[in-house]
Amino acid sequence: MLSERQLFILQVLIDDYIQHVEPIGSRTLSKREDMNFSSATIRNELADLEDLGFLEKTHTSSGRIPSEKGYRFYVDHLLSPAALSTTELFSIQNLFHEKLEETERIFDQSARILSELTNYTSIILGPEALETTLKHLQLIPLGGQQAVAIFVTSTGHVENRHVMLPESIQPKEIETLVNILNEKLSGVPLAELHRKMDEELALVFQKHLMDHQQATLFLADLFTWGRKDKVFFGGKTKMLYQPEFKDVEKVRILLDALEEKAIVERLLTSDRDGVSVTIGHENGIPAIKDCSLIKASYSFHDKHIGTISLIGPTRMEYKRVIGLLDTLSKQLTQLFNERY
Amino acid sequence: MLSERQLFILQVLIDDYIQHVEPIGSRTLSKREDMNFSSATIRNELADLEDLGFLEKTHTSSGRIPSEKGYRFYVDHLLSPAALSTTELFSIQNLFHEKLEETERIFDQSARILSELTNYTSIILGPEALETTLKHLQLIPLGGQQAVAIFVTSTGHVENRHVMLPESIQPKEIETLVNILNEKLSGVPLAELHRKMDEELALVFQKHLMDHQQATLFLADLFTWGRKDKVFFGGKTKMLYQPEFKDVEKVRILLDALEEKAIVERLLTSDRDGVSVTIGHENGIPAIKDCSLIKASYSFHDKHIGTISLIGPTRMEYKRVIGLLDTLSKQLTQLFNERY
DNA sequence: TGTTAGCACTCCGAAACGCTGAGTGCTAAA
DNA sequence: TTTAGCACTCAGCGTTTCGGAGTGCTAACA
Repeated sequence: MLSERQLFILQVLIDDYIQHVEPIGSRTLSKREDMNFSSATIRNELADLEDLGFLEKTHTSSGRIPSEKGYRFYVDHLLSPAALSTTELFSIQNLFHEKLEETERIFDQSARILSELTNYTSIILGPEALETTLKHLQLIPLGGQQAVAIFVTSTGHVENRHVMLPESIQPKEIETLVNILNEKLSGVPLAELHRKMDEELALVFQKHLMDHQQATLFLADLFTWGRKDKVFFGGKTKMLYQPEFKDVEKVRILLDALEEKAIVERLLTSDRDGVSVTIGHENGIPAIKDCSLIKASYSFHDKHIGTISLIGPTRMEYKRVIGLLDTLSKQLTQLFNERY
Repeated sequence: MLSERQLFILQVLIDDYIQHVEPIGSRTLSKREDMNFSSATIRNELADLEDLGFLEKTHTSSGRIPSEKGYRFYVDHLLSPAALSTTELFSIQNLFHEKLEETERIFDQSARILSELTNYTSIILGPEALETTLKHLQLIPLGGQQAVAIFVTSTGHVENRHVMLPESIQPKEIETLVNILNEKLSGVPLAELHRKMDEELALVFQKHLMDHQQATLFLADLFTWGRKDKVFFGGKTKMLYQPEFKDVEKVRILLDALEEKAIVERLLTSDRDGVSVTIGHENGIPAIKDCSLIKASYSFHDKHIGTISLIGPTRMEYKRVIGLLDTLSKQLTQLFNERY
């Protein structure tokens, strides 16, 4: 049977390891505020816990890490599941209310197929990201800090989203806020809401709102919505199989860059006909300097409305890939013009 | 202006580099059948091509690799796009015919949200993979090698799929084939079609068909359909952000394992209530030995019909994650029981 | 009897070193 | 113009060295 102290040490050690992912020694533990024993004492306890199989050393003179048995014990006895945060709850509930449109499905699938066939990562820019603008915005308080944001778009689409208001904001201020937003942001493409916010509205808010910092944070969150769903990726993990990405760091940098809507738009926006190839530095974005990008746009009524693309190392299999993009983009064009 | 020989060398070098991703020296090139010059001559040409900016060295005494300018030239002048293969064409055309059902959408989204909230990879086993069985199969030749395969499932669902017949097969044989398949496979769960094929039918075909090898290959392809879409992943790349996966090789092994339907089913099938945790070796699958798996099942009429799960390093944030899975699985259960 | 201080010992990991082999540039001969 | 020969370069790999973090053990202390 484990003593109180052993339980405590085990718990602290596992918690710590889960966070920092590094072996923990007796000295580190003894330095904690709530640890009133010397490192030597702790050392003894650690040795005991190791004998019991709850801890391991990575080598003779390293600190301890939890063993599988340790985790097992932790999960079974030391754990009180954390309650869900309100954001988490909201996300889950929203799941079932969102609708995915037929066109979105096609892009999603296209992205998958494209990367499946080529073994490169594919990026597709859906049409709305370029076209649809915000028409009207409303914010309906639900009591407490909760509220619903309602977005009406130029296409008549209505979307709503649960949000958390910043603590410090006054009802009066919410009104001001929404007014400013509507005035400044109606007509702005959804995709640009976020940027616009950052660049142009920060100053305005400083004038009109008490706690503009909190408000800015809140709005940044609010407009992550604009980013939603109009960019479709396929095969993000394909890059791992390219030898030039054997360094995880590189993959991360690239993936992080692709998460940035601004970068993706800059990369993919194109008004050229047919397939175009961008090699290495030509794209002008440092994080993607050793990648090539091959893209083709699809059109509606002879106007380019979106782009499909593949991204891979500069030494791409250009041969295979170009034909594929060409075909797919033509199919998409055809689809749009038949359907609408 | 580049000489014929220079063009040739450039082309060969880039093609080679695209394939093997290693600097290429004069000697390697001179060894090719179609290269009738000594390494010294080639060395001179390479030096010239480098002066012109088409090639680079990674260090003073390395072989050459293409520069960005080299790729540019290659793409613009040396490239004849390869024609699409028939498979590729089919995949693209099928894109627009497949329907994604509402439930599938929910799982797909759930997987995304789950991994977004936790920063771990999520795996969701949709209900059909476990439940639905094959009722009837038909194969309709379209002329040439093309055909449509029609699957009728126990739930009355009908799906069709373009396939390519093996070259050597006779019309008569197709009939035999379909008969055997229907006899042996009706009542078999969709997810097991593939396995069943491999294990039990290979012998039968050897007896009845001329070219059973080709036929087996063809069927393997045909039944990749059974695997389709019933497993949903979210955040496959999240693992890259965990320090224990800083070695790309590890990530690959894990991801490859998760592509194996058999493994995923073995991992996720569970008849326990509530959230269960599997730590490290407990799961019994070598490729996943340093991962923990947290799963919860959802039910329909008090019967478990599917599983949602998260996979991450053994030092997972169990605390946060358990509550989440619990909530989401309950929501799914509720959804199913309300809806059907 | 439980706790603590001190000390010799262990071993990882980073930095420094040396060697090998593939590949180059240059020169001179064919 | 092409080729052979030779001295030179340097990445990559294995080896060595060394400091530091952490241990186990012993002996003194409360």
